Amino acid sequence: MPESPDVFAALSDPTRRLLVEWLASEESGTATGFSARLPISRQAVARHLQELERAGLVRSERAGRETRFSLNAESLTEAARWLDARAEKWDRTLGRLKHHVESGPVR
Amino acid sequence: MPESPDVFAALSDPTRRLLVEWLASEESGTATGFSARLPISRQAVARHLQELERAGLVRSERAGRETRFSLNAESLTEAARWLDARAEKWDRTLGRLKHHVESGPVR
DNA sequence: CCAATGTGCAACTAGTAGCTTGCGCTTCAT
DNA sequence: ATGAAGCGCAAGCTACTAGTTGCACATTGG
Repeated sequence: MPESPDVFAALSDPTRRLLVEWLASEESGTATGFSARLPISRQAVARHLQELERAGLVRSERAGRETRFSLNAESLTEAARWLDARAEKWDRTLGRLKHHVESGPVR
Repeated sequence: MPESPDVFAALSDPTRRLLVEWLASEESGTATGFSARLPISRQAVARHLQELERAGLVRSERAGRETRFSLNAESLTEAARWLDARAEKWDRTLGRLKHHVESGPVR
């Protein structure tokens, strides 16, 4: 069971979320390319992409003189499952509570 | 259409994720109660709970002299959907790409 | 009534996150 | 072969974050 680590930390930054959005619809991109549409420097974008990669949200592949980044959709769904599992657990907790109320106090 | 905001920022902290875990299985709790099982002060926990509430992950209700916090499961599933939507978009992007490869270059 | 419990507000500190600029190394194209 | 394009590494700055302590205010129980 791969405990979902700092995927959330990686997604906590608005710029990185935007990069994820772009990577979801453009299939691949470079740090320089993205920085052209952003008000920040190339290095800043490169660091963001690096962190997204550390979190497993993105993969990088060197192609000649450029480094192309692409989204890793699996890690997204994995994080989604992490959230869903907690929501489900909460529902079970509520259900157990209701059961106690209906059938009397604890054993 | 509540665009999922800084839910991820709220979940980026390990302590807050732990609080979410606890709140998922214990149905409600107080800052003082949680701080007893943590190596940090009550105020630190209170601030964490406050931030979880700001993100909509938790609700608070004053009961006498204590403030009880409970999980808001909806915001969890909402964040999960945000992630799933991006993963899905990525799959569509790949599908479109494959179609181009199979049926020749762009118009 | 008074002590204990629980809370919130505020000031302060240490560490980290996000940027920037500057530099040097590859890779491509003319 | 030389200039341009793209990249990574590193130093430095600023701002925010998680943590602390101290204090004052509400609520409960003997």
